[in-house]
Amino acid sequence: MSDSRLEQWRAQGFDPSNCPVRQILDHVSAKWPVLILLELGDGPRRFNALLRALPDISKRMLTQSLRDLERDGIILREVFDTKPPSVSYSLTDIGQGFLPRLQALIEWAEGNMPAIITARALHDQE
Amino acid sequence: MSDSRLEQWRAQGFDPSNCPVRQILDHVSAKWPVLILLELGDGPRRFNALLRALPDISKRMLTQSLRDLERDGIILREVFDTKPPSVSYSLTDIGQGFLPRLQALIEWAEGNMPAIITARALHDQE
DNA sequence: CCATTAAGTCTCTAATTGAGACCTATAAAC
DNA sequence: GTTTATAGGTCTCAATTAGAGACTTAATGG
Repeated sequence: MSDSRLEQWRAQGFDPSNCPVRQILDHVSAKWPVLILLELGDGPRRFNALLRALPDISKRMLTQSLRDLERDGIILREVFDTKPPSVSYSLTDIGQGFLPRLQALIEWAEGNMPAIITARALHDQE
Repeated sequence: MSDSRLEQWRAQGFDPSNCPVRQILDHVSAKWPVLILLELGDGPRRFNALLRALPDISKRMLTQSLRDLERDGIILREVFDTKPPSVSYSLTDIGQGFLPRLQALIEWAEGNMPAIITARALHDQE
């Protein structure tokens, strides 16, 4: 009755290490997608604006992360017929719904940072 | 006043793509750590029990993920002097506090799975 | 004695990431 | 009128990371 989620999944014939939930979390909780979604949480951004906001990302990874998020319907890609053409990325409703959960995770990490840094120091000194 | 978190971090001289929060999330939201933490959410487990619960993980990655989580004080590693010695892993208080946030993320992914699968289908057919 | 179990380590290969050159078209700068 | 910049990418190659699986040590079961 209070089986772990992992056990429930297995009972349903799911491979927990390669299930739909995992695929979604992979696209949404990885390094660059997290930063992209946080930036888009503040409003639509164009490709090069994202590049400038995330100074360490390569164009390659930015393109790939945006494609994944777009395919999952988490962000929207719009091309405007300016010269040269510009492309705008924004959160969809699905993406908007994800942000609060992400913020909760970040707040947990911020709140526990002192404890974690202490844990690391104790661990490393031995 | 309602600057994005990214902008706040930058204003404080933080590199958002390599900050303490990111390091913590990396250890906690990656593929194997997520599955390990879910399994430990159900109670302490020994090394080989985790291996069996996560059939696709290699010993190498299990060891590495456990070491990272232990160093951050998210799980506890205890060695018992049996023959052969056995090692038990369990959640610390920090780890316990993380689980509800992780569950919220998983519930979001489960709840939005139909919409995401639809989005993918629409996207791919074009 | 041969096999198995525990909790790993080690090596080698495969997959993923990152750095950065290159592309196309237009328009402003010199 | 020729170089220079901008937009939004793609492409290639090198470096990093992950995965598969053989090997270890000591003890116990058959």
